[in-house]
Amino acid sequence: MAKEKLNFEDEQVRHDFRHTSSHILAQAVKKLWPEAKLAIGPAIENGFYYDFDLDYKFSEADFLKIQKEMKKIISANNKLERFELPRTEAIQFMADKDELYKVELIQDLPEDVAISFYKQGDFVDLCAGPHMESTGQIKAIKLMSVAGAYWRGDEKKKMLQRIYGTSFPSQEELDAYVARLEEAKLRDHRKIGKEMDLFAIFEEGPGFPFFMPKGMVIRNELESFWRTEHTKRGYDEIKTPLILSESLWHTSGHWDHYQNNMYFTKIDEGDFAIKPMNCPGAMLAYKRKMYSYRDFPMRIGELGQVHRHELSGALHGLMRVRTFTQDDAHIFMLPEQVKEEIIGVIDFIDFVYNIFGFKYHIELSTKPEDAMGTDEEWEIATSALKEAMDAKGLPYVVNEGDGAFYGPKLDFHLEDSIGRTWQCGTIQIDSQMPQRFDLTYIGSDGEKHRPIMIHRVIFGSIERFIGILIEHFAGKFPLWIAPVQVKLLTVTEKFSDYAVQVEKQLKEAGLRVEIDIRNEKIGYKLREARNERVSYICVIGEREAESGTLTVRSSKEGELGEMSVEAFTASLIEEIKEKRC
RNA sequence: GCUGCUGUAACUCAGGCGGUAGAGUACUACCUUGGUAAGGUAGAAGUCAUGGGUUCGAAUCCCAUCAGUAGCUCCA
Repeated sequence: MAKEKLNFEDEQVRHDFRHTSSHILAQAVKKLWPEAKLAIGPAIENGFYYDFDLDYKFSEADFLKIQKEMKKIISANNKLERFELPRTEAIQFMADKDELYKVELIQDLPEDVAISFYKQGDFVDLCAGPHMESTGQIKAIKLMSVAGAYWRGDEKKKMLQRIYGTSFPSQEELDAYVARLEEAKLRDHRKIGKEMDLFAIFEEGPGFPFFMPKGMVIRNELESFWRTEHTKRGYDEIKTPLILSESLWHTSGHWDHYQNNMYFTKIDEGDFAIKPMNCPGAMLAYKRKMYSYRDFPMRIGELGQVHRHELSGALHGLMRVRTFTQDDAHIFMLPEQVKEEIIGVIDFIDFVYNIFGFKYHIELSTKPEDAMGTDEEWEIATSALKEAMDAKGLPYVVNEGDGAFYGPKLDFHLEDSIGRTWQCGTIQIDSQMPQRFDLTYIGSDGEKHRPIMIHRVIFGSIERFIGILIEHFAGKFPLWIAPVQVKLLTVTEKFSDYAVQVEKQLKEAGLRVEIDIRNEKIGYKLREARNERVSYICVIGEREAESGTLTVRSSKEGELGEMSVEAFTASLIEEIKEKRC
């Protein structure tokens, strides 16, 4: 039989390949630790894993041993043979092997499904398949890490040990993948954030990031951009307090649905809470006066700092923190305005993400178990989101039961350096807060009516968005948000006067400039400036001082040669204005 | 929060099956005036995360706590 080359680009092929790899891992582990109980072992995005229940704790030191065993299985080149058993026999078969997790899995399979097994050598696993033809097709395999994972993803169930691995049709492809991972680690926003001195998180404040001067530049640029774009789109801005009476949170429903994530405090004898969301404050702001239907749609923005008690193990640099600023807005409207408003926000988010060249995907999250409101209210809100998406013709995935407790949402997800996605933008229809706070407006009929409210963010959280920006650009930011846009380096101290004069000129043009006139060699200063990821490095020596020029090097394009200070300034101002990436 | 791993100078890390610490970078001083990724010499700098325990003696072994980290769970 002629050997066909694997088309590893094909998702199904990749899936089968990794799935078979996971069976090889399971077989190897059973060989070395026969008492290990098998749970599940699927293929995932960049590899596979298998969950085991075993008293012995795996460590990465065991990987060599396991991999050796896996290579033996691969060399044996066993065929993967499929067979089916009737339900009772299937259960008995696994019960005889003392594989209780498998028994549970079979019991939960629907009645009408064939129960299939795959056999390779002396190893048999419950599996729907499909698989590769034989173990020998897996040419390169590597175990990556070991971690705990709950049985069936339920934190109330037992924690198993999960071994992650990856595999490829050739060693070269595996090596390239590992190299890419190493490369991606260099873009980690926690590493770059420290190197560029953008932000810091101290032991005294787990999950509470400090922004340093250079990080504040990025933050302030984003906020100023945010304000400009919101003003253009008819938004007003408010600011509501961080601490409000506990009674407010009873009214809003947060007391019943969000208490575990909130921080509380006392003022005099009164009980207060630190806001985890901005909506209740915005409700109070709305209620301060009467509105006419003519006031709608009314768009009220707020850069609101919230505090949420996230589990310690969930914290992650700027991506997952315990205090963050939401670039929030609440839009109050009439029923007939809903679709247009949602589309307006979708377009707004798309506009902002495109400026940075971000790829994103959208998820629609529906009613969760712990929800307020009736099924009918949820249905209306959910279909409004769907309609808007369909009108735009945008693809989305449905995330059943993942909505906020007060309404369904469209989430916009961005990718980090290693391909994990983070929810950033979100559009949520909230039919609960307007009811609970008894919001009204006077309609054309002169009667009171309930407004519809959507709650939305564009960046999501400024902190998380900055984290994504850092990883996306690996610290080489678009000029308009770059903390240091220009750094002037003198060849010797003789040219300090000229450098200071250029610095003044550039500053007057509104550029963020640093100057390095230290008594150091140019190579040394240059290396330092490059490590700082300065956008433009200008060398100043005899040539430049005499002709009134700069020799420019761009962090993205390399050497640009010599140019006049005026031409350099003009080109930078243009680049900033266009928000070029 | 759960499971595993980690915590040594400002940073990156070495050391460690017990005898109170080391490198490079950064910092300070001096020498060097050098054209596109590290010039030289010297100096200062650490309650080895914190609290207990074992021991004549703990950075090293044990326990707890705190923090970080990879996943899980949960979420912007």
